[in-house]
Amino acid sequence: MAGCDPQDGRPPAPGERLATAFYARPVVEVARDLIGCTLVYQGARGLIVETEAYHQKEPACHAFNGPTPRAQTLFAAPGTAYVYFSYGVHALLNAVAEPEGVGAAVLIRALQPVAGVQAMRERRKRDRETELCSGPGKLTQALGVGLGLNGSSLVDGPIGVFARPVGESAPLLKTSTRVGITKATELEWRFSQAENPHLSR
DNA sequence: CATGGGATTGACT
DNA sequence: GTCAATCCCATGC
Repeated sequence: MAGCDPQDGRPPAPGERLATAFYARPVVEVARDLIGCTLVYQGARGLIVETEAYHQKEPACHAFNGPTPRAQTLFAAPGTAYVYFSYGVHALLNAVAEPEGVGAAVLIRALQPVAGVQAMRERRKRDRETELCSGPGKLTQALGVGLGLNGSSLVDGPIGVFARPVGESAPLLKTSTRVGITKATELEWRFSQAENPHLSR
């Protein structure tokens, strides 16, 4: 991860909370580097195993039409949480990337549950661990992340993201095209940890 | 102001 | 494999 911290030239130490500089980079790099990091909210923890990148320059991104009311958060400071409502049913969690003023974010698509699993089961009303966080709508439900967290900070707010844990080896990455979209489907902006059983379908 | 679609999921055939 | 749920918001009149 060389060069990922333009302010002091130092990559995040293992286990340390990711700072603004981590997010203030090209969104595709941020999406790739988030694989293997830990997402934490109110005692629930999970390893990020699947992400997708979105950028205002391509039409699948909500920011493609500029800073409309819905997409406003996408243009906020890097490291801001963008939470929006999808299909009238689900809240989807994104990490805003690139410098402030650029509309770009990483969609968190799947987690491997690490702690607070019992609470996840209760919120999800499901037992199997591989079905707790294996999709963008599932993981927000499992963690209890709602629309009220839109605009909050991942750097010093209630939702935190931490660098790969000490002793955790670099994940084997798989790159593919994004799913569930109708535009710019050719871009290989989806990243996942190969062979992990907690991926979305 | 009215309309239609969507970065999904779970239940069902 | 198919399909409804359900609501914000972008778009168009």
